[in-house]
Amino acid sequence: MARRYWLMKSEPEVYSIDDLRKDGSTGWDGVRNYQARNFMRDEIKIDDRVLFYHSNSQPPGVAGVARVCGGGEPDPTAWNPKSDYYDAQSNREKPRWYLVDVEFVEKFNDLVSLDRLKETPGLKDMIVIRRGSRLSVQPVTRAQFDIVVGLGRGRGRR
DNA sequence: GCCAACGTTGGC
DNA sequence: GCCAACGTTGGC
Repeated sequence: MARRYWLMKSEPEVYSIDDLRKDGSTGWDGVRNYQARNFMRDEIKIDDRVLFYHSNSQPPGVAGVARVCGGGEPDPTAWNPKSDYYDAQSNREKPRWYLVDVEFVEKFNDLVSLDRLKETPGLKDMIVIRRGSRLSVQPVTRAQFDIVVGLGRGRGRR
């Protein structure tokens, strides 16, 4: 199976690319959206690559790259009444929510801002730049991934 | 902090 | 199965 590419959103106030670099890897928990859940349960595989997107930040944009290092397990925070992500409807027999594990690969020299994504011709079909797009785990094409990584590393600066 | 856009819930 | 009400996301 060919490697696939994804974009995952996190609020840096909650969990940033720097937190991932410090931790090395993390379980991408707390996703409570069925479409995103389905990607993590069924589609995202070990060694896939992830654009780490900072949402609700100034400015929002892609901060770096992660690699999928574990896949498709139930999200245990759904079972923890103390967790912000607790969901009484989920249990060990019939888990409702799933996560994948991701590990740090790189932090970009330059955050690739949402504005930059929007003005880059090859990226105009990215889901994240669509107005009102709230999907926190979404597929990107290899071409889109490569362009964003190039921008983030500072190649092709204006 | 505001609010538009979106997803989910629940009454019918 | 429709759809209004509600809560959340996330850019600004």
